[in-house]
Amino acid sequence: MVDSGKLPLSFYERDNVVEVAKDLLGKILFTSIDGKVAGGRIVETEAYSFLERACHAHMNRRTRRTETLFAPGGTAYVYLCYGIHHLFNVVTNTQGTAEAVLIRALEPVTGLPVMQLRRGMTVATQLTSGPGKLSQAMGITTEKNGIELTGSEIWISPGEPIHNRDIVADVRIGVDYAGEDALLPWRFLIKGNHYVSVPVKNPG
DNA sequence: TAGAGGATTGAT
DNA sequence: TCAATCCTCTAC
Repeated sequence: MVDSGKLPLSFYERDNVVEVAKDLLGKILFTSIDGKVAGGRIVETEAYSFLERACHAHMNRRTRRTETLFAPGGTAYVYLCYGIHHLFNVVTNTQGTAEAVLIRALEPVTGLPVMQLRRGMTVATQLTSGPGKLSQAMGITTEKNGIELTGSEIWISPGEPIHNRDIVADVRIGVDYAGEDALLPWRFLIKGNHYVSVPVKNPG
């Protein structure tokens, strides 16, 4: 049974983005877009902070795109990557502090037919196993950038808590340009889950 | 205003 | 291994 309540703003407004990234594992991400409800268990996340170079808002760099990162915790940050893929992030911390968690993979829970239709494929493990894939499956586009996660279009519900021993930390994907910050173990996965985007580099 | 590059994906 | 594809940002 899935708890349909929404996480409170206090969950997102904490000042430790790494903690929020870990706590988001096991939670259920829901969207109600175009009249269709879809939901998936979060199985992979990445933390980003203005303190490190992989973050778009590194050193508090404010541009039109990064402005959403400075919004209060509990805001959706959606941007276009490689001109093709919409990537969905959860803004954390308080207003003016640019930190966010990238949702990288889900395990489909409800609305499977909708996800299959949007993705144009039926294989469950390939519907939402990547940041671009899950956004497509859930119907999330840059149109949703800046909306609140306590609203009625995109929200997150408490799922079953994931025990610390079932969480694996690894380096983030695709941030080699960040120099030594690319080595931060800020990617978090549910151990043994088959819906993650990329297997851990150093298992165990 | 031009040019370069990107928190990816899927086909070859 | 590589092309797709376009928005964003920087430099001039």
